[in-house]
Amino acid sequence: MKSPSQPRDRGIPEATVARLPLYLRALHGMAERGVATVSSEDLAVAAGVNSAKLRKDLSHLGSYGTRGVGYDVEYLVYQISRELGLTQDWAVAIVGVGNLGRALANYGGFVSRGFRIAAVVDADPEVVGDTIAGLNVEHIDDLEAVIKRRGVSIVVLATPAAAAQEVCDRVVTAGVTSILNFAPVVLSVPDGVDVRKVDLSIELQILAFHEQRKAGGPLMAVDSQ
Amino acid sequence: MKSPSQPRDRGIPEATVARLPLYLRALHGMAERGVATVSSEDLAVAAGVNSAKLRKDLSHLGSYGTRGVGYDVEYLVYQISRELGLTQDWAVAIVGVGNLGRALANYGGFVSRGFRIAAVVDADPEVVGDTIAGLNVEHIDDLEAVIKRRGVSIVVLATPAAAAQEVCDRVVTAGVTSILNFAPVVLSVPDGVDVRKVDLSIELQILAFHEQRKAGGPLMAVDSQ
DNA sequence: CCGACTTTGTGCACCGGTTCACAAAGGGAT
DNA sequence: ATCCCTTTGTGAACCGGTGCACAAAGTCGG
Ligand SMILES: NC(=O)c1ccc[n+]([C@@H]2O[C@H](COP(=O)([O-])OP(=O)(O)OC[C@H]3O[C@@H](n4cnc5c(N)ncnc54)[C@H](O)[C@@H]3O)[C@@H](O)[C@H]2O)c1
Ligand SMILES: NC(=O)c1ccc[n+]([C@@H]2O[C@H](COP(=O)([O-])OP(=O)(O)OC[C@H]3O[C@@H](n4cnc5c(N)ncnc54)[C@H](O)[C@@H]3O)[C@@H](O)[C@H]2O)c1
Repeated sequence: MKSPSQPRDRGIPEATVARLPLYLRALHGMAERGVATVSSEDLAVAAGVNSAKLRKDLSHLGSYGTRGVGYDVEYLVYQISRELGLTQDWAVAIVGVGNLGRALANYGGFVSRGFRIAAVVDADPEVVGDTIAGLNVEHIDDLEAVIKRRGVSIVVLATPAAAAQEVCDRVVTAGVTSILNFAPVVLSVPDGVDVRKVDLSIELQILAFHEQRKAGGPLMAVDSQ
Repeated sequence: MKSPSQPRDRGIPEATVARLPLYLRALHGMAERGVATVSSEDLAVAAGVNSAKLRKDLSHLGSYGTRGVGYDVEYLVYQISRELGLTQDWAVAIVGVGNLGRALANYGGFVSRGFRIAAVVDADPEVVGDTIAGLNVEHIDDLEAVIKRRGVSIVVLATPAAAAQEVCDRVVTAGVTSILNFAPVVLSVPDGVDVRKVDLSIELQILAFHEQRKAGGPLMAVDSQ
Protein backbone atom coordinates (compact mmCIF):
# COMPACT_ATOMS: atom_id res chain seq x y z
CA MET A 1 0.00 0.00 0.00
CA LYS A 2 1.60 3.18 1.18
CA SER A 3 5.30 3.32 1.19
CA PRO A 4 6.82 4.61 4.40
CA SER A 5 6.08 8.30 4.11
CA GLN A 6 9.49 9.73 3.55
CA PRO A 7 10.36 12.95 5.31
CA ARG A 8 8.68 15.54 3.18
CA ASP A 9 11.09 18.00 1.70
CA ARG A 10 10.51 21.14 3.70
CA GLY A 11 11.49 23.31 0.74
CA ILE A 12 8.59 23.03 -1.67
CA PRO A 13 9.10 25.27 -4.72
CA GLU A 14 6.82 28.28 -4.82
CA ALA A 15 5.62 27.36 -8.30
CA THR A 16 4.54 23.99 -6.97
CA VAL A 17 2.66 25.49 -4.05
CA ALA A 18 0.74 27.68 -6.48
CA ARG A 19 -0.39 24.63 -8.44
CA LEU A 20 -1.38 22.36 -5.54
CA PRO A 21 -4.79 24.08 -5.17
CA LEU A 22 -5.38 23.38 -8.86
CA TYR A 23 -4.72 19.68 -8.40
CA LEU A 24 -6.86 19.68 -5.31
CA ARG A 25 -9.79 21.14 -7.19
CA ALA A 26 -9.47 18.58 -9.95
CA LEU A 27 -9.20 15.77 -7.41
CA HIS A 28 -12.29 16.91 -5.56
CA GLY A 29 -14.21 16.76 -8.80
CA MET A 30 -12.97 13.24 -9.44
CA ALA A 31 -13.75 12.08 -5.92
CA GLU A 32 -17.29 13.34 -6.40
CA ARG A 33 -17.62 11.37 -9.58
CA GLY A 34 -16.46 8.27 -7.74
CA VAL A 35 -13.03 7.97 -9.35
CA ALA A 36 -10.76 5.91 -7.08
CA THR A 37 -7.36 6.25 -8.72
CA VAL A 38 -6.00 8.59 -11.34
CA SER A 39 -2.88 8.64 -13.48
CA SER A 40 -0.60 11.64 -13.63
CA GLU A 41 -1.59 12.05 -17.24
CA ASP A 42 -5.33 12.26 -16.54
CA LEU A 43 -4.92 14.51 -13.54
CA ALA A 44 -2.57 16.75 -15.49
CA VAL A 45 -5.16 17.19 -18.22
CA ALA A 46 -7.87 17.99 -15.68
CA ALA A 47 -5.64 20.58 -14.04
CA GLY A 48 -4.40 22.00 -17.32
CA VAL A 49 -0.70 21.26 -16.83
CA ASN A 50 2.05 19.06 -18.22
CA SER A 51 2.09 15.56 -16.70
CA ALA A 52 5.82 15.55 -15.97
CA LYS A 53 5.40 18.78 -14.09
CA LEU A 54 2.56 17.30 -12.09
CA ARG A 55 4.59 14.25 -11.14
CA LYS A 56 7.52 16.39 -10.07
CA ASP A 57 5.22 18.61 -8.04
CA LEU A 58 3.72 15.64 -6.23
CA SER A 59 7.12 14.12 -5.68
CA HIS A 60 7.94 17.11 -3.48
CA LEU A 61 5.30 15.96 -1.03
CA GLY A 62 6.48 12.35 -0.98
CA SER A 63 6.07 9.18 -2.98
CA TYR A 64 2.33 8.85 -2.95
CA GLY A 65 1.83 7.17 -6.31
CA THR A 66 1.89 3.54 -7.36
CA ARG A 67 3.78 2.72 -10.54
CA GLY A 68 1.64 1.10 -13.13
CA VAL A 69 -1.51 2.35 -11.42
CA GLY A 70 -1.45 6.01 -10.54
CA TYR A 71 -2.51 7.93 -7.45
CA ASP A 72 -5.24 7.12 -4.97
CA VAL A 73 -7.61 10.06 -5.23
CA GLU A 74 -8.75 10.22 -1.61
CA TYR A 75 -5.27 9.76 -0.23
CA LEU A 76 -3.86 12.45 -2.49
CA VAL A 77 -6.64 14.85 -1.54
CA TYR A 78 -5.70 14.34 2.08
CA GLN A 79 -1.96 14.76 1.52
CA ILE A 80 -2.33 17.95 -0.51
CA SER A 81 -4.88 19.38 1.93
CA ARG A 82 -2.54 18.72 4.80
CA GLU A 83 0.41 20.23 2.98
CA LEU A 84 -1.54 23.38 2.21
CA GLY A 85 -2.81 23.64 5.76
CA LEU A 86 -6.42 23.11 4.80
CA THR A 87 -7.05 20.49 7.47
CA GLN A 88 -7.42 23.35 9.86
CA ASP A 89 -9.87 26.21 9.83
CA TRP A 90 -8.59 29.67 8.96
CA ALA A 91 -10.26 32.79 10.30
CA VAL A 92 -10.32 35.53 7.67
CA ALA A 93 -11.20 39.18 8.17
CA ILE A 94 -12.32 41.42 5.33
CA VAL A 95 -11.46 45.07 5.78
CA GLY A 96 -13.39 47.46 3.54
CA VAL A 97 -16.92 46.36 2.80
CA GLY A 98 -17.68 48.22 -0.40
CA ASN A 99 -18.52 46.75 -3.78
CA LEU A 100 -15.76 44.19 -3.69
CA GLY A 101 -15.70 43.45 0.04
CA ARG A 102 -19.40 42.59 -0.05
CA ALA A 103 -18.99 40.25 -2.99
CA LEU A 104 -16.19 38.45 -1.20
CA ALA A 105 -18.10 38.23 2.08
CA ASN A 106 -21.09 36.71 0.33
CA TYR A 107 -19.08 34.24 -1.67
CA GLY A 108 -19.59 30.66 -0.56
CA GLY A 109 -16.54 29.25 -2.28
CA PHE A 110 -14.16 30.11 0.55
CA VAL A 111 -15.88 28.31 3.37
CA SER A 112 -15.82 25.09 1.41
CA ARG A 113 -12.03 25.24 1.45
CA GLY A 114 -11.61 25.85 5.15
CA PHE A 115 -11.61 29.64 5.06
CA ARG A 116 -14.17 31.10 7.42
CA ILE A 117 -15.03 34.78 7.18
CA ALA A 118 -14.73 35.65 10.86
CA ALA A 119 -15.12 39.42 10.66
CA VAL A 120 -15.96 42.28 8.33
CA VAL A 121 -14.65 45.75 9.15
CA ASP A 122 -15.29 49.19 7.69
CA ALA A 123 -14.74 52.87 8.47
CA ASP A 124 -18.01 54.25 7.13
CA PRO A 125 -20.51 54.92 9.95
CA GLU A 126 -23.28 54.21 7.46
CA VAL A 127 -22.02 50.68 7.03
CA VAL A 128 -20.79 49.85 10.53
CA GLY A 129 -23.50 47.94 12.38
CA ASP A 130 -25.06 46.53 9.23
CA THR A 131 -25.24 42.79 8.80
CA ILE A 132 -23.34 41.39 5.85
CA ALA A 133 -23.19 37.69 5.15
CA GLY A 134 -24.55 37.10 8.61
CA LEU A 135 -21.85 39.15 10.27
CA ASN A 136 -22.06 42.43 12.10
CA VAL A 137 -19.85 45.03 10.43
CA GLU A 138 -17.32 46.20 13.00
CA HIS A 139 -15.74 49.64 13.23
CA ILE A 140 -12.19 50.10 12.00
CA ASP A 141 -11.29 51.63 15.38
CA ASP A 142 -11.76 48.18 16.89
CA LEU A 143 -9.60 46.48 14.26
CA GLU A 144 -6.96 45.16 16.64
CA ALA A 145 -9.51 43.98 19.18
CA VAL A 146 -11.54 42.19 16.51
CA ILE A 147 -8.48 40.45 15.11
CA LYS A 148 -7.51 39.23 18.54
CA ARG A 149 -11.02 38.27 19.65
CA ARG A 150 -11.81 36.29 16.49
CA GLY A 151 -8.38 34.74 16.12
CA VAL A 152 -7.97 36.21 12.64
CA SER A 153 -4.82 35.06 10.88
CA ILE A 154 -5.51 36.17 7.31
CA VAL A 155 -6.70 39.65 6.33
CA VAL A 156 -8.29 40.60 3.02
CA LEU A 157 -7.76 44.25 2.16
CA ALA A 158 -10.58 45.74 0.09
CA THR A 159 -10.34 49.38 1.10
CA PRO A 160 -9.64 52.26 -1.27
CA ALA A 161 -5.98 52.51 -2.26
CA ALA A 162 -5.41 55.54 -0.05
CA ALA A 163 -6.29 53.64 3.12
CA ALA A 164 -4.58 50.36 2.33
CA GLN A 165 -1.10 51.02 3.70
CA GLU A 166 -2.40 52.38 6.97
CA VAL A 167 -4.75 49.45 7.53
CA CYS A 168 -1.93 47.12 6.52
CA ASP A 169 0.40 48.60 9.12
CA ARG A 170 -2.21 48.15 11.79
CA VAL A 171 -3.03 44.52 11.04
CA VAL A 172 0.67 43.69 10.88
CA THR A 173 1.21 45.33 14.25
CA ALA A 174 -1.72 43.28 15.51
CA GLY A 175 0.22 40.18 14.57
CA VAL A 176 -1.25 39.22 11.20
CA THR A 177 1.34 37.87 8.77
CA SER A 178 -0.81 36.94 5.77
CA ILE A 179 -2.53 39.57 3.67
CA LEU A 180 -4.49 39.41 0.44
CA ASN A 181 -4.51 42.88 -1.08
CA PHE A 182 -6.99 44.13 -3.69
CA ALA A 183 -6.05 47.78 -3.48
CA PRO A 184 -3.88 49.01 -6.36
CA VAL A 185 -0.89 49.98 -4.24
CA VAL A 186 2.47 48.45 -3.44
CA LEU A 187 2.29 47.63 0.24
CA SER A 188 5.45 47.73 2.29
CA VAL A 189 5.61 45.21 5.08
CA PRO A 190 8.34 43.84 7.36
CA ASP A 191 10.10 40.56 6.63
CA GLY A 192 8.07 37.54 7.55
CA VAL A 193 4.79 39.01 6.37
CA ASP A 194 3.30 37.55 3.20
CA VAL A 195 1.39 39.83 0.88
CA ARG A 196 -0.35 38.52 -2.18
CA LYS A 197 -1.96 41.03 -4.47
CA VAL A 198 -4.83 40.71 -6.88
CA ASP A 199 -4.96 43.55 -9.36
CA LEU A 200 -7.75 43.20 -11.88
CA SER A 201 -6.74 46.32 -13.72
CA ILE A 202 -3.31 44.83 -14.38
CA GLU A 203 -4.88 41.66 -15.73
CA LEU A 204 -6.90 43.69 -18.21
CA GLN A 205 -3.85 45.65 -19.26
CA ILE A 206 -1.94 42.45 -19.98
CA LEU A 207 -4.85 41.19 -22.07
CA ALA A 208 -4.94 44.50 -23.92
CA PHE A 209 -1.26 44.24 -24.73
CA HIS A 210 -1.70 40.86 -26.38
CA GLU A 211 -4.95 41.87 -28.03
CA GLN A 212 -3.29 44.89 -29.60
CA ARG A 213 -0.49 42.73 -30.88
CA LYS A 214 -2.90 40.23 -32.41
CA ALA A 215 -4.94 42.95 -34.07
CA GLY A 216 -2.59 45.53 -35.48
CA GLY A 217 0.75 43.99 -34.75
CA PRO A 218 3.62 46.42 -35.02
CA LEU A 219 1.71 48.47 -37.56
CA MET A 220 0.28 50.89 -35.05
CA ALA A 221 1.00 54.59 -35.20
CA VAL A 222 4.76 54.85 -35.27
CA ASP A 223 4.99 58.58 -34.82
CA SER A 224 7.79 60.07 -32.78
CA GLN A 225 6.67 63.57 -32.01
CA MET B 1 24.41 50.73 -34.18
CA LYS B 2 20.89 51.96 -34.66
CA SER B 3 18.97 55.11 -35.18
CA PRO B 4 17.78 57.12 -32.18
CA SER B 5 14.97 55.99 -29.95
CA GLN B 6 12.87 53.69 -32.05
CA PRO B 7 10.39 50.97 -31.19
CA ARG B 8 12.69 48.15 -30.24
CA ASP B 9 12.54 44.41 -30.23
CA ARG B 10 8.92 43.38 -30.73
CA GLY B 11 9.35 40.36 -28.50
CA ILE B 12 8.81 41.82 -25.05
CA PRO B 13 9.23 39.22 -22.28
CA GLU B 14 6.01 38.22 -20.58
CA ALA B 15 7.42 39.06 -17.17
CA THR B 16 8.14 42.57 -18.40
CA VAL B 17 4.62 43.02 -19.78
CA ALA B 18 3.21 42.04 -16.40
CA ARG B 19 5.24 44.78 -14.71
CA LEU B 20 4.59 47.62 -17.13
CA PRO B 21 1.17 48.38 -15.57
CA LEU B 22 2.94 48.67 -12.22
CA TYR B 23 5.38 51.23 -13.58
CA LEU B 24 2.54 53.06 -15.24
CA ARG B 25 0.64 53.37 -11.98
CA ALA B 26 3.69 54.71 -10.17
CA LEU B 27 4.35 57.15 -13.01
CA HIS B 28 0.78 58.44 -12.96
CA GLY B 29 1.16 59.18 -9.28
CA MET B 30 4.37 61.07 -9.94
CA ALA B 31 2.91 63.02 -12.82
CA GLU B 32 0.06 64.09 -10.53
CA ARG B 33 2.54 65.31 -7.97
CA GLY B 34 4.26 67.36 -10.64
CA VAL B 35 7.43 65.26 -10.90
CA ALA B 36 9.06 65.90 -14.28
CA THR B 37 11.83 63.31 -14.38
CA VAL B 38 12.56 60.21 -12.36
CA SER B 39 15.59 57.95 -11.96
CA SER B 40 15.31 54.20 -12.36
CA GLU B 41 16.13 53.89 -8.69
CA ASP B 42 13.25 56.07 -7.53
CA LEU B 43 10.76 54.56 -9.93
CA ALA B 44 11.85 51.08 -8.93
CA VAL B 45 11.22 51.83 -5.27
CA ALA B 46 7.78 53.25 -6.09
CA ALA B 47 6.90 50.17 -8.09
CA GLY B 48 8.41 47.77 -5.59
CA VAL B 49 11.01 46.21 -7.89
CA ASN B 50 14.76 46.06 -8.35
CA SER B 51 16.17 49.02 -10.28
CA ALA B 52 18.25 46.91 -12.65
CA LYS B 53 15.16 44.94 -13.53
CA LEU B 54 13.25 48.12 -14.19
CA ARG B 55 15.95 49.45 -16.50
CA LYS B 56 16.08 46.19 -18.39
CA ASP B 57 12.29 46.19 -18.71
CA LEU B 58 12.25 49.71 -20.10
CA SER B 59 15.12 48.95 -22.43
CA HIS B 60 12.82 46.49 -24.19
CA LEU B 61 10.64 49.40 -25.26
CA GLY B 62 13.51 51.53 -26.47
CA SER B 63 16.12 53.92 -25.15
CA TYR B 64 13.87 56.41 -23.46
CA GLY B 65 16.13 57.47 -20.62
CA THR B 66 18.81 60.11 -20.37
CA ARG B 67 22.02 59.08 -18.66
CA GLY B 68 22.86 61.21 -15.69
CA VAL B 69 19.26 62.40 -15.47
CA GLY B 70 16.69 59.64 -15.63
CA TYR B 71 13.40 59.28 -17.46
CA ASP B 72 10.94 61.97 -18.47
CA VAL B 73 7.77 61.05 -16.61
CA GLU B 74 5.24 62.22 -19.21
CA TYR B 75 7.11 60.71 -22.10
CA LEU B 76 7.48 57.39 -20.33
CA VAL B 77 3.78 57.33 -19.45
CA TYR B 78 3.02 57.78 -23.11
CA GLN B 79 5.44 55.12 -24.29
CA ILE B 80 4.26 52.51 -21.82
CA SER B 81 0.62 53.33 -22.50
CA ARG B 82 1.18 52.93 -26.19
CA GLU B 83 3.03 49.67 -25.73
CA LEU B 84 0.24 48.24 -23.60
CA GLY B 85 -2.39 49.43 -26.04
CA LEU B 86 -3.97 51.86 -23.62
CA THR B 87 -4.03 54.72 -26.08
CA GLN B 88 -7.12 53.14 -27.49
CA ASP B 89 -10.41 52.39 -25.84
CA TRP B 90 -11.27 48.76 -25.08
CA ALA B 91 -14.85 47.59 -24.94
CA VAL B 92 -15.31 45.04 -22.17
CA ALA B 93 -18.33 42.82 -21.57
CA ILE B 94 -19.07 41.27 -18.20
CA VAL B 95 -20.95 37.99 -18.36
CA GLY B 96 -22.58 36.91 -15.10
CA VAL B 97 -23.84 39.77 -13.01
CA GLY B 98 -23.97 38.23 -9.55
CA ASN B 99 -22.03 39.30 -6.49
CA LEU B 100 -18.76 39.63 -8.29
CA GLY B 101 -20.00 40.82 -11.68
CA ARG B 102 -21.81 43.71 -10.04
CA ALA B 103 -18.76 44.75 -8.06
CA LEU B 104 -16.71 44.77 -11.23
CA ALA B 105 -19.33 46.67 -13.22
CA ASN B 106 -19.54 49.36 -10.58
CA TYR B 107 -15.81 49.72 -10.19
CA GLY B 108 -14.50 53.02 -11.52
CA GLY B 109 -10.86 51.97 -11.71
CA PHE B 110 -11.17 50.36 -15.11
CA VAL B 111 -12.52 53.27 -17.07
CA SER B 112 -9.61 55.41 -15.97
CA ARG B 113 -7.27 52.99 -17.73
CA GLY B 114 -9.09 52.90 -21.04
CA PHE B 115 -11.35 49.95 -20.29
CA ARG B 116 -14.99 50.74 -20.91
CA ILE B 117 -17.65 48.39 -19.66
CA ALA B 118 -19.70 48.16 -22.85
CA ALA B 119 -22.15 45.44 -21.86
CA VAL B 120 -23.33 43.32 -18.97
CA VAL B 121 -24.97 39.97 -19.69
CA ASP B 122 -26.77 37.42 -17.54
CA ALA B 123 -29.03 34.38 -17.84
CA ASP B 124 -31.33 35.06 -14.92
CA PRO B 125 -34.69 36.56 -16.10
CA GLU B 126 -34.87 38.35 -12.74
CA VAL B 127 -31.72 40.24 -13.56
CA VAL B 128 -32.06 40.75 -17.31
CA GLY B 129 -33.52 44.19 -18.00
CA ASP B 130 -32.19 45.69 -14.78
CA THR B 131 -29.85 48.63 -14.95
CA ILE B 132 -26.38 48.04 -13.50
CA ALA B 133 -23.72 50.71 -13.59
CA GLY B 134 -25.86 52.60 -16.09
CA LEU B 135 -26.14 49.66 -18.43
CA ASN B 136 -29.12 47.55 -19.36
CA VAL B 137 -28.48 43.88 -18.49
CA GLU B 138 -28.75 41.90 -21.70
CA HIS B 139 -29.90 38.32 -22.06
CA ILE B 140 -27.33 35.59 -22.57
CA ASP B 141 -29.24 34.45 -25.66
CA ASP B 142 -28.17 37.68 -27.32
CA LEU B 143 -24.53 37.23 -26.34
CA GLU B 144 -23.14 37.08 -29.88
CA ALA B 145 -25.26 39.99 -31.08
CA VAL B 146 -24.24 42.13 -28.12
CA ILE B 147 -20.56 41.39 -28.65
CA LYS B 148 -20.81 42.38 -32.28
CA ARG B 149 -23.00 45.43 -31.75
CA ARG B 150 -20.84 46.88 -28.97
CA GLY B 151 -17.53 45.95 -30.50
CA VAL B 152 -16.52 43.96 -27.45
CA SER B 153 -12.97 42.64 -27.59
CA ILE B 154 -12.42 41.57 -23.97
CA VAL B 155 -14.84 39.42 -21.99
CA VAL B 156 -14.88 39.06 -18.22
CA LEU B 157 -16.36 35.76 -17.09
CA ALA B 158 -18.12 35.95 -13.72
CA THR B 159 -20.65 33.15 -14.09
CA PRO B 160 -20.81 30.07 -11.88
CA ALA B 161 -18.15 27.49 -12.69
CA ALA B 162 -20.64 25.16 -14.35
CA ALA B 163 -21.54 27.73 -17.00
CA ALA B 164 -18.08 29.11 -17.69
CA GLN B 165 -16.87 26.73 -20.38
CA GLU B 166 -20.07 27.03 -22.38
CA VAL B 167 -20.06 30.82 -22.27
CA CYS B 168 -16.37 30.76 -23.09
CA ASP B 169 -16.96 28.65 -26.20
CA ARG B 170 -19.64 31.04 -27.38
CA VAL B 171 -17.62 34.22 -26.94
CA VAL B 172 -14.66 32.60 -28.68
CA THR B 173 -16.88 31.60 -31.59
CA ALA B 174 -18.12 35.17 -31.66
CA GLY B 175 -14.53 36.26 -32.27
CA VAL B 176 -13.35 37.29 -28.83
CA THR B 177 -9.72 36.35 -28.16
CA SER B 178 -9.13 37.86 -24.72
CA ILE B 179 -10.86 36.50 -21.63
CA LEU B 180 -10.51 37.26 -17.94
CA ASN B 181 -11.92 34.30 -16.02
CA PHE B 182 -13.05 34.38 -12.39
CA ALA B 183 -14.75 31.00 -12.38
CA PRO B 184 -12.75 28.23 -10.70
CA VAL B 185 -12.38 26.03 -13.76
CA VAL B 186 -9.68 25.34 -16.30
CA LEU B 187 -11.02 26.74 -19.55
CA SER B 188 -10.01 25.10 -22.77
CA VAL B 189 -9.67 27.45 -25.70
CA PRO B 190 -8.17 27.24 -29.18
CA ASP B 191 -4.72 28.62 -29.93
CA GLY B 192 -4.62 32.35 -30.28
CA VAL B 193 -7.07 32.98 -27.47
CA ASP B 194 -5.66 34.47 -24.28
CA VAL B 195 -7.21 33.46 -20.99
CA ARG B 196 -6.10 35.00 -17.74
CA LYS B 197 -7.58 33.62 -14.59
CA VAL B 198 -8.10 35.17 -11.20
CA ASP B 199 -8.74 32.62 -8.50
CA LEU B 200 -9.15 34.14 -5.08
CA SER B 201 -9.53 30.78 -3.43
CA ILE B 202 -6.10 29.76 -4.70
CA GLU B 203 -4.56 32.94 -3.33
CA LEU B 204 -5.93 32.17 0.11
CA GLN B 205 -4.64 28.63 -0.06
CA ILE B 206 -1.15 29.83 -0.89
CA LEU B 207 -1.29 32.21 2.06
CA ALA B 208 -2.48 29.37 4.29
CA PHE B 209 0.44 27.22 3.21
CA HIS B 210 2.97 29.83 4.25
CA GLU B 211 1.05 30.71 7.38
CA GLN B 212 1.08 27.09 8.49
CA ARG B 213 4.80 26.89 7.86
CA LYS B 214 5.49 30.04 9.87
CA ALA B 215 3.52 28.68 12.80
CA GLY B 216 5.09 25.25 12.66
CA GLY B 217 8.78 24.96 11.81
CA PRO B 218 11.90 26.95 12.48
CA LEU B 219 12.11 27.78 8.79
CA MET B 220 11.24 31.35 8.01
CA ALA B 221 9.09 32.28 5.08
CA VAL B 222 9.99 35.22 2.95
CA ASP B 223 7.53 37.78 1.78
CA SER B 224 6.53 38.14 -1.81
CA GLN B 225 4.40 40.55 -3.77
C1' DC C 1 35.77 73.44 -22.95
C1' DC C 2 36.89 70.23 -19.38
C1' DG C 3 36.59 67.10 -15.77
C1' DA C 4 33.72 65.34 -11.99
C1' DC C 5 29.58 63.22 -11.25
C1' DT C 6 25.27 60.80 -12.18
C1' DT C 7 22.60 57.36 -14.22
C1' DT C 8 21.54 54.51 -18.04
C1' DG C 9 21.86 50.25 -20.73
C1' DT C 10 23.66 45.68 -20.86
C1' DG C 11 27.06 41.60 -20.64
C1' DC C 12 27.30 37.83 -17.85
C1' DA C 13 26.83 34.56 -14.27
C1' DC C 14 23.36 32.56 -11.80
C1' DC C 15 18.86 30.42 -10.41
C1' DG C 16 14.35 28.52 -10.27
C1' DG C 17 11.43 26.17 -13.04
C1' DT C 18 10.05 23.34 -17.19
C1' DT C 19 10.31 19.53 -20.22
C1' DC C 20 12.10 15.42 -22.14
C1' DA C 21 13.11 10.89 -21.85
C1' DC C 22 13.99 6.67 -19.52
C1' DA C 23 15.25 3.28 -15.86
C1' DA C 24 12.93 1.30 -12.14
C1' DA C 25 8.83 -0.20 -9.86
C1' DG C 26 4.71 -2.36 -9.44
C1' DG C 27 0.40 -5.03 -11.12
C1' DG C 28 -1.77 -8.56 -13.61
C1' DA C 29 -1.89 -12.42 -16.73
C1' DT C 30 -0.50 -16.88 -17.69
C1' DA D 1 7.58 -17.61 -11.13
C1' DT D 2 8.16 -15.06 -15.09
C1' DC D 3 7.02 -11.84 -18.57
C1' DC D 4 4.65 -7.89 -20.29
C1' DC D 5 2.52 -3.64 -19.75
C1' DT D 6 1.66 0.66 -17.49
C1' DT D 7 3.06 4.52 -14.99
C1' DT D 8 5.93 6.68 -11.59
C1' DG D 9 9.93 9.32 -10.08
C1' DT D 10 13.89 11.78 -11.50
C1' DG D 11 18.52 12.98 -13.96
C1' DA D 12 19.81 16.26 -17.04
C1' DA D 13 19.39 19.61 -20.63
C1' DC D 14 17.19 23.65 -21.44
C1' DC D 15 14.91 28.20 -20.93
C1' DG D 16 13.32 32.50 -19.31
C1' DG D 17 14.19 35.64 -15.91
C1' DT D 18 17.05 38.11 -12.23
C1' DG D 19 20.55 40.93 -10.35
C1' DC D 20 25.31 42.32 -10.09
C1' DA D 21 28.58 45.22 -11.71
C1' DC D 22 30.53 48.37 -14.92
C1' DA D 23 31.62 50.89 -19.26
C1' DA D 24 29.39 54.31 -21.93
C1' DA D 25 26.80 58.34 -22.25
C1' DG D 26 25.15 62.30 -20.86
C1' DT D 27 24.73 66.58 -17.44
C1' DC D 28 26.46 70.40 -15.12
C1' DG D 29 29.49 73.52 -12.52
C1' DG D 30 33.39 76.04 -13.10
N1 LIG E 1 -14.74 46.69 -7.17
C1 LIG E 1 -13.89 46.13 -8.01
O1 LIG E 1 -14.30 45.40 -8.92
C2 LIG E 1 -12.44 46.35 -7.89
C3 LIG E 1 -11.62 45.92 -8.91
C4 LIG E 1 -10.25 46.10 -8.80
C5 LIG E 1 -9.75 46.70 -7.69
N2 LIG E 1 -10.56 47.12 -6.71
C6 LIG E 1 -9.97 47.74 -5.53
O2 LIG E 1 -10.52 47.16 -4.38
C7 LIG E 1 -10.69 48.14 -3.40
C8 LIG E 1 -12.13 48.21 -3.00
O3 LIG E 1 -12.93 48.47 -4.13
P1 LIG E 1 -14.47 48.77 -3.98
O4 LIG E 1 -15.01 48.88 -5.35
O5 LIG E 1 -15.08 47.79 -3.07
O6 LIG E 1 -14.46 50.20 -3.30
P2 LIG E 1 -15.61 50.86 -2.43
O7 LIG E 1 -15.35 52.30 -2.38
O8 LIG E 1 -16.93 50.38 -2.91
O9 LIG E 1 -15.40 50.23 -0.98
C9 LIG E 1 -14.38 50.63 -0.14
C10 LIG E 1 -14.85 50.43 1.28
O10 LIG E 1 -13.75 50.65 2.17
C11 LIG E 1 -14.22 51.43 3.26
N3 LIG E 1 -13.09 52.14 3.84
C12 LIG E 1 -12.54 53.31 3.45
N4 LIG E 1 -11.50 53.63 4.24
C13 LIG E 1 -11.40 52.65 5.15
C14 LIG E 1 -10.52 52.42 6.23
N5 LIG E 1 -9.52 53.24 6.51
N6 LIG E 1 -10.70 51.31 6.95
C15 LIG E 1 -11.68 50.43 6.67
N7 LIG E 1 -12.54 50.60 5.64
C16 LIG E 1 -12.40 51.70 4.90
C17 LIG E 1 -15.26 52.34 2.67
O11 LIG E 1 -16.14 52.78 3.69
C18 LIG E 1 -15.94 51.42 1.67
O12 LIG E 1 -16.99 50.70 2.27
C19 LIG E 1 -10.20 49.45 -3.99
O13 LIG E 1 -8.85 49.66 -3.61
C20 LIG E 1 -10.27 49.19 -5.45
O14 LIG E 1 -9.29 49.94 -6.15
C21 LIG E 1 -11.90 46.95 -6.78
N1 LIG F 1 -17.98 36.49 -5.33
C1 LIG F 1 -16.71 36.27 -5.09
O1 LIG F 1 -16.10 36.91 -4.24
C2 LIG F 1 -15.95 35.23 -5.83
C3 LIG F 1 -14.70 34.88 -5.40
C4 LIG F 1 -13.97 33.92 -6.09
C5 LIG F 1 -14.53 33.33 -7.20
N2 LIG F 1 -15.75 33.67 -7.60
C6 LIG F 1 -16.30 33.03 -8.78
O2 LIG F 1 -16.85 34.01 -9.64
C7 LIG F 1 -18.02 33.52 -10.24
C8 LIG F 1 -19.17 34.41 -9.91
O3 LIG F 1 -19.31 34.50 -8.51
P1 LIG F 1 -20.55 35.23 -7.88
O4 LIG F 1 -20.34 35.23 -6.42
O5 LIG F 1 -20.78 36.53 -8.55
O6 LIG F 1 -21.74 34.21 -8.22
P2 LIG F 1 -23.28 34.57 -8.32
O7 LIG F 1 -24.02 33.28 -8.25
O8 LIG F 1 -23.62 35.66 -7.38
O9 LIG F 1 -23.44 35.16 -9.77
C9 LIG F 1 -23.40 34.38 -10.92
C10 LIG F 1 -24.26 35.06 -11.97
O10 LIG F 1 -24.09 34.38 -13.20
C11 LIG F 1 -25.37 34.25 -13.79
N3 LIG F 1 -25.36 33.11 -14.71
C12 LIG F 1 -25.53 31.80 -14.42
N4 LIG F 1 -25.43 31.07 -15.54
C13 LIG F 1 -25.19 31.92 -16.54
C14 LIG F 1 -25.00 31.76 -17.93
N5 LIG F 1 -24.98 30.56 -18.51
N6 LIG F 1 -24.77 32.86 -18.67
C15 LIG F 1 -24.76 34.07 -18.10
N7 LIG F 1 -24.92 34.29 -16.78
C16 LIG F 1 -25.14 33.21 -16.02
C17 LIG F 1 -26.32 34.07 -12.66
O11 LIG F 1 -27.62 34.45 -13.05
C18 LIG F 1 -25.73 35.02 -11.63
O12 LIG F 1 -26.26 36.32 -11.76
C19 LIG F 1 -18.21 32.10 -9.73
O13 LIG F 1 -17.65 31.21 -10.65
C20 LIG F 1 -17.41 32.10 -8.47
O14 LIG F 1 -16.91 30.81 -8.19
C21 LIG F 1 -16.49 34.62 -6.93
